[in-house]
Amino acid sequence: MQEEQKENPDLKRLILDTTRRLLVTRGFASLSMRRIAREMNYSATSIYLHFKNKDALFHALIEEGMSILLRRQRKIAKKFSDDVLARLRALCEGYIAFGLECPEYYEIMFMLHPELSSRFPRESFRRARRNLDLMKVTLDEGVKEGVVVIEDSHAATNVMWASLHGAVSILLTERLDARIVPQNFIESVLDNIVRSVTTGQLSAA
Amino acid sequence: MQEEQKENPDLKRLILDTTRRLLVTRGFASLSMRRIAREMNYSATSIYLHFKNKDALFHALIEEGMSILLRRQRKIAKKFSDDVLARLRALCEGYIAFGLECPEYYEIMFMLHPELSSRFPRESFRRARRNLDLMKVTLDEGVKEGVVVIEDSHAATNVMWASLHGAVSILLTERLDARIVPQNFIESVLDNIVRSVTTGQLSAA
Amino acid sequence: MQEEQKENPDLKRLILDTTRRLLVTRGFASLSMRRIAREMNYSATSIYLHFKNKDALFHALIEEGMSILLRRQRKIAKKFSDDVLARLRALCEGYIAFGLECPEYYEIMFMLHPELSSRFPRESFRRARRNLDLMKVTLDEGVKEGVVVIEDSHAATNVMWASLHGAVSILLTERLDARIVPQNFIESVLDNIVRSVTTGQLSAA
Amino acid sequence: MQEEQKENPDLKRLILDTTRRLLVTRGFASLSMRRIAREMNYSATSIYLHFKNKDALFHALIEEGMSILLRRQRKIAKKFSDDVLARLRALCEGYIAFGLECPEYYEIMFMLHPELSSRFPRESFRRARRNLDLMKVTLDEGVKEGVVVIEDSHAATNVMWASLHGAVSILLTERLDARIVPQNFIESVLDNIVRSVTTGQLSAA
DNA sequence: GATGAATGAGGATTCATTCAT
DNA sequence: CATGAATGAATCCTCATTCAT
Repeated sequence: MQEEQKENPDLKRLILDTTRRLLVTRGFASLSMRRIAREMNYSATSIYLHFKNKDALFHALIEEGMSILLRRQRKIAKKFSDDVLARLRALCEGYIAFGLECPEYYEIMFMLHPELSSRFPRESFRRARRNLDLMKVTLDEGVKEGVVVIEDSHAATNVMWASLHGAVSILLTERLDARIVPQNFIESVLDNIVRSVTTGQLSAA
Repeated sequence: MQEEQKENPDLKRLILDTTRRLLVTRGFASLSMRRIAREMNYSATSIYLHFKNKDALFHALIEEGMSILLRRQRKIAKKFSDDVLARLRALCEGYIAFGLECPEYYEIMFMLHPELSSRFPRESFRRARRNLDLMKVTLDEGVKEGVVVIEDSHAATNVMWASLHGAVSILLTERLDARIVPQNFIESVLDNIVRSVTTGQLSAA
Repeated sequence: MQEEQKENPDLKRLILDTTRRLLVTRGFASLSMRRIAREMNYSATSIYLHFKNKDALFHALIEEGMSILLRRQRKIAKKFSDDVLARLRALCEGYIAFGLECPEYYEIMFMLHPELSSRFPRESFRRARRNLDLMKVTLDEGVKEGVVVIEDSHAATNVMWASLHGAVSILLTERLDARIVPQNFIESVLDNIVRSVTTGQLSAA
Repeated sequence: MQEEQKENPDLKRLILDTTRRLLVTRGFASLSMRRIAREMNYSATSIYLHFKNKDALFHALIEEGMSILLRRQRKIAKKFSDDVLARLRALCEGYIAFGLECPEYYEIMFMLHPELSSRFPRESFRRARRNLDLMKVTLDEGVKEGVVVIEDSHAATNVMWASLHGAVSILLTERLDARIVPQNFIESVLDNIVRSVTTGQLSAA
């Protein structure tokens, strides 16, 4: 006579964390329910007590990642609420930082093959856009204040995102030229972004 | 005078082409030796006559992709040998075009998880850098001619690459905002890149 | 005065009913304790409070089916107590009706593989014979009255049963020729049975 | 460059025979690919070299059973080509004999739950009707010769089939009253059938 | 040069069941 | 009375690979 109620939240947490860890160490491709279970010293069956199937587990992870990123970015936006350009840079920096600090989230949130990600509720991915909205709003504010010179804030946001996502991807897939210091690379990317929206460079785009 | 390659080159070609086709149609995840063989109307064992194992097959494909991209880019560089800025833009455009026209190559060349790509000879990936060198050389020329204003051409090349790779990745994983026209997005990215190296914007990076 | 049955009879009832429903909608093969529980909005463990195991649950269902069939047939026999031939036909008709109206009971009572049914107490199945006894008694009465002409009522009953069971089985497994109207088929079978015992046809068997 | 060709026919035969054996001893429900493999001392994978999946294996078995029955019945029909009534009885006898001698075939051909059998090509089951056609043709001949008195040979055939199928089912599921000698039971059923079509009993059906 | 035979390991998932609470 | 936690064994099926021919 029971409605479904939350079971042992510790195990659920353990499953999610173990999955995240394996995502980093072994990669998405070689991740299996059995392996997660083995890593936890639990039976594979136990996972199904908390997640309907593999997709549901991944979806939960994606949801979680989306929330974390959004929370982080909102915090940053608030912190720099009175300085548009500082906020813009901080948001970009925060995006990259999230990718590097939480590669497992980043991978399933932004790097999954569409054939895979299409199995997850569109809703989750719509939430991803809210991060970009934080940037767009900032750009719009900047335009109003006169410190940002762009034509189309929507387009500009996506161009910015391309830079950010490219940087994170190159770093996560370990394809950055060994002679380049990652931190310098990141800063160059950030500088590039900020300047591109302050110098009127994109205005004719 | 090479001895090691006495096998039927037609079948080898067929294997590579079939694999590429399957990569596009079915995706990386569901690609298997059996499936390749079935698709070719050959026995699975036949593949092993030409490739030691699955990794070797993939490595051959990566090698091939690297060569194709390099050939394309060299052709472009030659075509615009007398106009530095046009060449730079064309190279960037060519990079994106390659990614969109040959997603199967691009994916295994640049988007594979490091756990996977680590199984392939580093040599292959070093070759990837030769593409970037074409850009770097162009930047250097531009600096000499005075039409490009940057501080460190090596760093600038990688920042450019971040933009390009980000754009291709977003498009291939189908994550571009539906309200944005892909072609416009690409052109914005290209504009952004060219201007960032011509306006002295990166000079203080 | 029975001690062994102190459990919530409502839940027990719910379990049995849910099981029957699932038998009809999903079929025997895909019936599981978990599924029953899910369908009831109860935990799977709850079933074990009322039934030792899956076999016990099934056995209870078989028992129940046997009782229902017997009750139905007794009612029919009583209704036609004064007309032997009408009673015979009504009993046969009732048997088929039971099979078609309660396929879930019929299936586990009469169509289970012996490897499965052997796990259930023989006692249950002996009870099945009491239905046939109703028919046999009717035949015997008919013989005494002179309206039925057979040699061995015991044998004749089983021959009749073969027809009835065959008809029900063909209908339940949906193997009747599509060009035949089920109701006509049933009536033909009933006619055939009644005549075979009234025309002396079986007398030399 | 090979079209699909028949592989090791011995193993294929072994798989089919082992499956049949297990069907008899363990029943349809508890039959699994693993068990078949174990029983053969082969790996489960080997089965998939010869059958696409479990359904395909069963379908092959059904096809085989249909062929065998049809061949048997045609042989019988030929043997008694000049005596209609003898042929009719022999066909009925042959049907029952097939069921008892090849219970594994009979089970999957005629006793499977429709939910299961619906997964197999309708074509197979259409062939089942050809057996009945042999009987119908015989009835028609009998009518022409004046030795058979029925109204609708199509309907009569199905009524006959109900008797036959019922008898086989009762015997195979081991539900025949222990006090009845199976052979007598069978003969009673056969007698009943033959007489029902010779005495004009069904004429008003 | 190409294939058929064969397999062990592993994939996701479902099952009946136990046990402490 | 009822449940959540947990599991070992089983389900079908796919995989990369080897080896004798």
